[in-house]
Amino acid sequence: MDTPERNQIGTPKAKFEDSPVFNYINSLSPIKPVKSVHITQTFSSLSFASLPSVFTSPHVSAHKESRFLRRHNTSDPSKPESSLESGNKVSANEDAAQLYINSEELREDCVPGVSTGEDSVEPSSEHSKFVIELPRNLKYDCGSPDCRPTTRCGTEAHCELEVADLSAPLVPYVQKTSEEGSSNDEAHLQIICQTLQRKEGTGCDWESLISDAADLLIFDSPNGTEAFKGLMQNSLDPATRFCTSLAPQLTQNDVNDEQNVQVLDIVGSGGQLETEDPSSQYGEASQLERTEQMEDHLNNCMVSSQSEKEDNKVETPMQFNCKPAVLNLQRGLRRRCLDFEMAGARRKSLDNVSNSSSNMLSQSDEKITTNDKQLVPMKPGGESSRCILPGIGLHLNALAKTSKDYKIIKCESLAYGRQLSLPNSTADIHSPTGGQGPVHESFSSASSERDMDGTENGVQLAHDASQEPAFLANEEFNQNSPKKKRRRFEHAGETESCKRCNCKKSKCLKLYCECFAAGVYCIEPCSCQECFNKPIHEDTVLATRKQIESRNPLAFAPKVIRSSDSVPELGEESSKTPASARHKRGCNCKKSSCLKKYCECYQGGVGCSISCRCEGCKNAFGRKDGSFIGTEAELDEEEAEACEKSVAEKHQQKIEIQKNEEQRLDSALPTTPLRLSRQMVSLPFSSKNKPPRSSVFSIGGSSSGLYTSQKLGKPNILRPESKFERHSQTVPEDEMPEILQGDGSPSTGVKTASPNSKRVCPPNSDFGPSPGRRTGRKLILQSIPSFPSLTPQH
DNA sequence: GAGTTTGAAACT
DNA sequence: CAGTTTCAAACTC
Repeated sequence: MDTPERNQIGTPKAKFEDSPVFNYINSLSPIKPVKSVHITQTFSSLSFASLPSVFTSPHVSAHKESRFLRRHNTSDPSKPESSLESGNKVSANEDAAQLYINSEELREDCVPGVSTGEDSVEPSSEHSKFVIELPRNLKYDCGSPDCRPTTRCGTEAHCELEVADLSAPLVPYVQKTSEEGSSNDEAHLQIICQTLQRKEGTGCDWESLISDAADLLIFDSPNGTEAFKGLMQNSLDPATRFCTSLAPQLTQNDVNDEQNVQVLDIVGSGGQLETEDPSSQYGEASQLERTEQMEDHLNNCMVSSQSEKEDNKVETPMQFNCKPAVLNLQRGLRRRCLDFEMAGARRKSLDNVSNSSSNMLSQSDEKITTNDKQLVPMKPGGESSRCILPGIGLHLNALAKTSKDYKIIKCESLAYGRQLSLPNSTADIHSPTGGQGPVHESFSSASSERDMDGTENGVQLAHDASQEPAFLANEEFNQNSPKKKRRRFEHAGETESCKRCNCKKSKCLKLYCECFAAGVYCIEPCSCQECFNKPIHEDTVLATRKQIESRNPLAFAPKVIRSSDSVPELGEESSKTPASARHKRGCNCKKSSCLKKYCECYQGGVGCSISCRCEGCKNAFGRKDGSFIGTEAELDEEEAEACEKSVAEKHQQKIEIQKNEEQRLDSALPTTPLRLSRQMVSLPFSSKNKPPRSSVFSIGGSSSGLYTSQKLGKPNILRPESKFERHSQTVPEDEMPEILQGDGSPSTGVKTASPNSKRVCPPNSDFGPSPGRRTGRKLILQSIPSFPSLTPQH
């Protein structure tokens, strides 16, 4: 009745905060309510662009993406079924990065241990340099069954339920604020929404949690690690666990942690505080009491929603054991995704600081930054960290080229290192030219990283998968002959990921040089002669770059652009289909029939488009005719060529299969098929293939917009040989998104230019998704926000 | 590993 | 803008 609790029960979270109960909770603790989360989420759903900006914190962004992904996934009926399968499917998908993310999310949902919360949590932990210094032990530990408490794991049914819940909310999610659910369905929706909100809240909380975790890590206090684990475990259950994890952590950190306090509040809002959590141990008695009180109130309020989750929660350690390996893998994926996102978020955070629409956001950003800073000191090696982090943007570019495989990521990681050092970064950033979009992003990222160490950490984390590969790559690099190395990489399936050149006359100062074109310095593996593309010749490199850019602003932009924005999710196919991604300028093949890597379109894993001037196009990813078949004549041709296509497809499939097999061999984890990565183009990682994405990757230009975004999605699973790597890595390509990617080129993708002339796509269009374009659905495209530099760089 | 082919990049 | 040359990757043997 009068009790605030009752009021809360009926009210949605938004009201929740305002509700007396919420106030009461607040009164209990000095904690400040974290409203931003909800807001941000809603915004995110509404508009992608805002989201990224909003969530300055990488964590948040990650959550967002995950959420989005989920939504998408949820849309897919099949998703709920099996996380693993979803992962595989993902690989098949065009947007590797996004898919990856999605798959991860799905997995998380499905997998007992995995929870969105975890994602957020993990990333956080990672951020804390954790990844870097502490290596994977911690992570792995987390992955270890012991560490993870999986309430759910046990039953798939639970997983499904969660998935369904998650998925359901997706649609309503946006509306939820307005709708509170009058009818049964609505009620159900409300519940879902609540759960989502919780999750979201958790996401927000996660940031704080993350920060806390980071703190813990930094402090090196054993408790911290445990707490972290607890968080991880808690995270398993998205919403519910989240709360539990938070509580304990909070207790530990209580000391100053406003963030923690906030978290508690959020948790309280979430309604679930689980004393059961192992993490609770950490909590102090006083805090426990507090939490209990909170729980009571919350429970009252949240009863409906909780009931479901509680069941899940009920579980306990036993569940932890469930599928630890899977969890680990998922983590790896998450990490990458998160990392990419984080990177993007960081960037955004920087941008946001100035632009942040909402105070909340700005605050969050600030927090994040602070966290990052904290992390900074933690960094082990300046360069190592840098390399990884900065790389994203550049990689995106690279990704645009070929996202072939995870290994690409490795290469990219290396490249990142290079990039970091590149002086250009600053120049590029400043450069107004849009063409650089991708470059800018990459550079911006690098700059941001530099500015914010924390960000770098996060990036690195994101690239964990890549890192691992990087290690491998390092080993490989030791080898002398570049060709051999290259071949190795190729064998690995990545082929292009690592940029290695063999320039003899260009001095590595022309676009002929892959390293230079990718915006990275040449390194040992390169067999170039008279190379000027080295830090020593920074000035020269920068000057040359500027010169080239002056000639063609898009010279360093990803060659492959994803159309994610335009078509995006609306047309699942669009994103999936190669058609979604296009080569920036199109190819001019005459003898290769666009069936060999001579063709940049094919190399980038994208189909030929109108812009292509190729002859006898048989591009397996989509023929010039096919993609734009507008005319009947063309249709006829298509039919005639159908046979050819089938052949091409078969060829492609073979390639993919081979790659997949390789990946499998390398890593037990399911890998995304090359195809996907290629299609994705994203940024994320490597070159062109990368899935769009996000990635990373999609980043930048091409990739940026994509689902993967570029992130990116990163490359498929890299397959690092080490077990650890495997677990962590299953990263998707994204490349990354692509990283950045490609990342992912924005769907708009190809802005066509006259076929004859080079097209100049405004960077903005490519990379930075314009808010206007993005529709609610676009929200799905997480990657976009993260990677796309948005050209704010200036 | 050497040589050839190919098409982008650069140049005119 | 078109044509030519240069270049280095991709490919073949």
